[in-house]
Amino acid sequence: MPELPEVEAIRQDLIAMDLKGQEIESVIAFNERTLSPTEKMAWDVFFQSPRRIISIERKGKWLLLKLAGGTLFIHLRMSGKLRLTESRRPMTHERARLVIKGGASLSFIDPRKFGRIVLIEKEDASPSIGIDPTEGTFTEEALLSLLSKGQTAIKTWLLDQKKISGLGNIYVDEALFRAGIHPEHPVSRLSLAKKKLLYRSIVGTIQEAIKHRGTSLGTTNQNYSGIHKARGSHQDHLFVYSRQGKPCKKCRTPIEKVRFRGRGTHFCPSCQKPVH
DNA sequence: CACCTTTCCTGTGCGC
DNA sequence: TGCGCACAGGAAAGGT
Ligand SMILES: [Zn+2]
Repeated sequence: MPELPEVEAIRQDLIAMDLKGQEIESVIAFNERTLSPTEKMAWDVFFQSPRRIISIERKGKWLLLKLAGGTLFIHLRMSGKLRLTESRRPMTHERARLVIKGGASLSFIDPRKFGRIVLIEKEDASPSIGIDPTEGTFTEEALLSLLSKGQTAIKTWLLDQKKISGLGNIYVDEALFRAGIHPEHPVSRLSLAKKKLLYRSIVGTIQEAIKHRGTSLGTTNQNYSGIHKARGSHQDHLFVYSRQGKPCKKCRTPIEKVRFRGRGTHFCPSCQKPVH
């Protein structure tokens, strides 16, 4: 599932293939709920003439194609992928496509239909997205300040994209392991030392995962891969996620998996003691 | 406002 | 080999 590092890998792929500077002629929907607004008219009006791609950015898990006069906010959710195609025929599970001037298209492949492509013409209508941990403004002080208002379990808090953006289930479990914090630990009861360690754990986890071009679990193509189908390698560096029953890489205790607020939650019961 | 639950979706993998 | 079902989970929407 694409989280911050996977979306960053896709962004780098798009930049490497010189998408920036090219023009989008139209956007076609194959699944009516994938595009927002859902009305075809709004898209046809916006793309009455081609729109040049000014920049390719990312905030949290959102991929941003900044166009002249508006921005496409692309969210891959669980099963979304982008593929470059020359064919006119829709691909399997293709939910939408961006038609690029010159004949190529960027296909939005999304079996589970949770992904979205959102057209925003006015900047103040942009989705509200919390601070991204790769931004320079994400400092230790910034995290401490945000955490000071937290009243819920740390895992729940970290998954809230309006607080910090980009961490999903994999990287939250990984960051909490590195910090030695139990996922259900209340934010309000974290020591200052643990909060500072959490800061370094979040930044370290994300930096390493970006370096590895994300996590590609499983062997089927249902899982994450970049625009050229290349898989990431961070799955070989996971401490807890999907490692239930296997020995902790720090202390050899078997990793546990529980269900917490509807999420599979992986942790080492010895390195991440619950609050007593 | 802060937090919690439900809902949306379909391919995969398991038990029988 | 096939059937039924739990599971995967991000975020919007609605409730407390
Ligand atoms: Zn351990």
